[in-house]
Amino acid sequence: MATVETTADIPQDFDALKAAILERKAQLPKRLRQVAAYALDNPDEIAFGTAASIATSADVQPSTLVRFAQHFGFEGFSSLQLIFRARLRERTPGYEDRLRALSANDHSKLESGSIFNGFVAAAHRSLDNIATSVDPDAFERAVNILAGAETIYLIAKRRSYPISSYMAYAFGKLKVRHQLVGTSAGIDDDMLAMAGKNDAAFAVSFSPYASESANQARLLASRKIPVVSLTDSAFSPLAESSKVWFELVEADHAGFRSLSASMAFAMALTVAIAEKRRRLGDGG
Amino acid sequence: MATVETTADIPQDFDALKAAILERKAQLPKRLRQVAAYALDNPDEIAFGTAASIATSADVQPSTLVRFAQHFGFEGFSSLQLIFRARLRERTPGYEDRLRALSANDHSKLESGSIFNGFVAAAHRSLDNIATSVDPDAFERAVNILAGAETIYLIAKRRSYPISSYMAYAFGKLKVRHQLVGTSAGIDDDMLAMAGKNDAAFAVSFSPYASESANQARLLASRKIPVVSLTDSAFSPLAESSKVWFELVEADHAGFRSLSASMAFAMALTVAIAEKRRRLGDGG
DNA sequence: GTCAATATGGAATTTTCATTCCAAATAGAA
DNA sequence: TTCTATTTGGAATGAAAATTCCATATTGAC
Repeated sequence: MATVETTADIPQDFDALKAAILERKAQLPKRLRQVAAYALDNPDEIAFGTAASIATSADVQPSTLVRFAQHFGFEGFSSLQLIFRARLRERTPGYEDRLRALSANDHSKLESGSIFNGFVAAAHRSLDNIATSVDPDAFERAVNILAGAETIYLIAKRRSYPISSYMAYAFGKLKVRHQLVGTSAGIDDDMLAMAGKNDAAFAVSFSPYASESANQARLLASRKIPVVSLTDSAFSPLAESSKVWFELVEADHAGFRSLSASMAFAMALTVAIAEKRRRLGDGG
Repeated sequence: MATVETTADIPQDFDALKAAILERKAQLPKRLRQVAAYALDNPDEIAFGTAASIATSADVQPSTLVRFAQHFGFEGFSSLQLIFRARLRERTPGYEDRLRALSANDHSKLESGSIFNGFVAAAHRSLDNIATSVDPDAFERAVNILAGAETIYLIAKRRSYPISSYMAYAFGKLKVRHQLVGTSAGIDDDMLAMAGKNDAAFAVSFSPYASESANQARLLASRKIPVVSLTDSAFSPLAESSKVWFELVEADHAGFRSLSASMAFAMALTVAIAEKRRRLGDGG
């Protein structure tokens, strides 16, 4: 072996190992770097798997795993694996606990930390909320409408734009024809003018409502193009133009709302649509 | 064998196993009861130990462990062990169940509904995950760096673009000067060329990494402009260019990931930055 | 391009481990 | 007590897994 590692050099816990890997990753040869990346990205797999199964999953040879372990001073793969197992045993304390552990006089840290905590808690609440408020039948109807469309028009402005833009990204990956409306105000209406009878639209709008979105939805509805919408209020101007609409209220922290629950909803809708299309056999 | 167990009788998860053990504990012979007590008291040992090591620790013979497993319908000790391992894999099991119980709706009946449930559960898991993986200290450093910047450059492509675009929206509302980089490839570099010593950048990139984002971050770092980044792997090319970086792995449902946890993180960071600025008195 | 050094794949080997088996012990019934 | 059924300990077995080894491939220096 080229490098002689003394006992002190061998990482004794996961954090030390991670640090060592990150420090030396640049100098590692190809396959070993591959293992390094896999190990840090899938620590649970390393903890539970066998050398053979991990090797397959990481697309290397079992012997490479042994070499990797030896590179970091371990006797073999098994001793390295112990580190990954120990990590699961000592359950890492949550953010809450670590926050409490901070020195009480460090006010700034506590403040940023509590903001972080607040948003995570709000997101949990939002998720609990949509689980109860979204009606499965309505969801199924929405999926049917959109899965049956030739092109799905995604309408969103401002605060809701990130949702549609993510759906657009996902639809692209899933090879579902779509058109994102809301990028630059000028060409929106031209795009919508092309929408035909076999198309459908999904509109998202949260208070304060962008009036263009409501107008565009109305326009489509008047042309018998079905609209599915996501809003934060039954009084949203979108609701009246929609065949199916969902009310989804994000919980707030200190008056600010994240889009956590909306994102989960959007992804569920997106994947459900793609799945339905695949079943219907007209995937594109 | 005295008792014939049908497939349905074999506990499929830890809770079922625990219930079965408690129910039959009284009727078990001495050594098997000993194993039962040990198993419930030291589930982690069962998960990771070998039959020999566990046997020694529980003061029985290895064969007794096999008999114990067979008593509960498993083929052998190994299959029983899988239950104990599964328990550690799913950090917080039961989100799916909780959702079902919480919800008056029965989402599980319909195909689309189960997709919906899956994404909500995955989002919950993701949130639990960031709560443990984000270090308050690093968060505070990130807030300080970005709050101190004149202009915050937001770098993101593809899957991570919705996050930055939402941050841009929120920064706009909060009157924090910022520049969203990633809209159209052409003008990106021109915008970044204007970044100066007093600015900072926040970059988001998830696997598969957009190489432009990494290059842009590298470019900024080389000009001594501090970069804070959010990635899903310590191996992200962004990490090496960053003063502070966060690793945030979104849980997946059926291979698809939503951005729920990332959104909560992004909003927390955004609001924390604005709040810090307000305190420093140079809010905009 | 040539050579040396390093890295890699894959088969061969060795070690470790779960399981099986059988003899001995124990508990329970008559 | 005596007989039987059940439980237990511990060695033997066979399967599975980690590790080693060697031939081949790749990289880097000159």
